[in-house]
Amino acid sequence: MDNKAIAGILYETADLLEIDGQDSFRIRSYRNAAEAIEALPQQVASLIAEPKKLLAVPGIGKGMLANLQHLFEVGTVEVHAELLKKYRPSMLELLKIQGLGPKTIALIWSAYQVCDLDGVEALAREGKIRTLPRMGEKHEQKLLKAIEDYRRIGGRFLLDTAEQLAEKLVAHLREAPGVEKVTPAGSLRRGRETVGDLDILVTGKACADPEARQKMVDHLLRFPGLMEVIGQGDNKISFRQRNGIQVDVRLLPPESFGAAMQYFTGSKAHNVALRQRALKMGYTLNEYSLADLETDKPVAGKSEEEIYAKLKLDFIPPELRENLGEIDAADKHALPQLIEISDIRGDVHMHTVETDGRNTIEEMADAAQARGYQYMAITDHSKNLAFANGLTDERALAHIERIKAAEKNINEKSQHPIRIFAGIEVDILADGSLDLSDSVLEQLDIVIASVHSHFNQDRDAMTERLLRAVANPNTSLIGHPTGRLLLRRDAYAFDLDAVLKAAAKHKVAMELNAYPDRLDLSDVHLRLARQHGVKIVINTDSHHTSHLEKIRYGVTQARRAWLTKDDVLNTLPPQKFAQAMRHGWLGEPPPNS
DNA sequence: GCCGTTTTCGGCCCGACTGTTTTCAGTCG
Repeated sequence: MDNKAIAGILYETADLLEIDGQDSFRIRSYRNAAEAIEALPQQVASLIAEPKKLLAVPGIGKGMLANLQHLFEVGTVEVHAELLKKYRPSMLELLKIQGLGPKTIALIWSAYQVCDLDGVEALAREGKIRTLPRMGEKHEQKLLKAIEDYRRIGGRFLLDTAEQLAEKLVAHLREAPGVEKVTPAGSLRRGRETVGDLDILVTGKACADPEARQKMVDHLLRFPGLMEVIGQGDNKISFRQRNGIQVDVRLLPPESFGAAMQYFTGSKAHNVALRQRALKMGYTLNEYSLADLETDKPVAGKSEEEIYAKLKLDFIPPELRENLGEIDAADKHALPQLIEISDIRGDVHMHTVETDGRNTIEEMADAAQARGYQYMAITDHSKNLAFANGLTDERALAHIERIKAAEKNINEKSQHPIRIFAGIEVDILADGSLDLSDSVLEQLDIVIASVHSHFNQDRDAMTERLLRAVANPNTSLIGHPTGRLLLRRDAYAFDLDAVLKAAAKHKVAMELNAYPDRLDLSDVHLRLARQHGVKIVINTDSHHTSHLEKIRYGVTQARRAWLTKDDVLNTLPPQKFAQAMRHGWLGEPPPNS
């Protein structure tokens, strides 16, 4: 049982406790423990024999440890199992319906013993919800609408989808009269791999007087793609876009803009911890200001910087605000110097028309030069990927020559020479061998080994397969190591810890595939890789020149994992990078070569 | 259920919006 599965059970337990009407602090502790386990680089399974290490994790105490031990001995968490006897698992799905919370679900259950989506929908259609206490016709209509929305949309969106919408909306709002500052907040600003909804903050004259405000709101509501307004108050307008994303626009006085940015950027856990610190220091923190606890007088609020400074903390970049030690580090001036997009000197995973890419070597090189890269690599597929027209040994050799010729041509004409490495994305076959001959692989500058088939192997077989690929002396890095596709396909089952150990030993790097539906390795896995001393290469896996810019999503995930420039190999100058790809990242040839 | 510069009990972050209420409960973020 992996950490994600364990966290899932604890989240469910919290939801069920809530429906059961139990103490809210007990409920929160289950959620806190779930969050802590989700973010834990080590597997709980591997720590279960060492209770002290588990107890050292903030959010896990004696009770939670007992729960975990019971889970590994018996296979269940006791409270969870008991609550599931009392209630029904389908209630958990009902919680995902907008506006339907634990109290209402419990109310419907006690009145009708109904607790599934279809049943609740039927009750609403029959007009039986409005007869319940505190319910009414409007509640009933909203409920029907929310069920319909849920069935149609399902929830979260890829980071790039959310970001593109946010950019358009920010530009649109900037055109409104009386608007001075507009910025996205929320999980988008923290760079989470998927985003549930958008939080956009606005300040300026338009937020102060009612007439200006109305004009601004009128302008906002003309935003293209806006489908329906969900709620509208003095400080907040919520609406839904046609693609299903919910947007909350908040109107703020300028003196509160920083406090609001801090507050609405979150995460919730970071904010809770920050507020506790504020209280200890004699302040109270909310979305309007940091204020003196006694006098209620604001001491900071215009900018985030002044709030963190007043709390005697170094500024914490949004990507780190997950309450995973960043407050402590900021207190001790020990925050890492996070990698920046400008540190990236080359992108070394891209495809061309030779296999399943859309552009030529020359076009990809042009695009890479336009980004100011010092190097790049062409890494087309190998023959196992037949539908992508993957390369055979012979074609791969010819392709190497073409890449070298293209490099020469381009650099003769160009004022900004670019090193074009000849690479390959070679399939890791089911048995762990690579899809091309050693004699061909040896001639390449970069060998990315990736799994593209037999995703359903059992865990041991998949682990062996990857270990064998890592041990292959030609392998430079493992491409999209877990194989997940966000919102579509889970990672294949394997022992990442063992693979990382082997990668550290063989000095094989791991890819951080920056393509927004992969982001593989994830932030949590990147932290684990770093602990193992494994180096990372951030790549786009571009199949078109327009994909190269997606590198920034990878950099964002790297930042979320606390990575610095030194953890990422494609921040190195070309020569050192090339050595790292052929001989491991110390740049020294292995003793036997 | 967790946690400790208020340490083994007694706290635990805070405000906006909505609908059905006339003073507030539920939900959300």
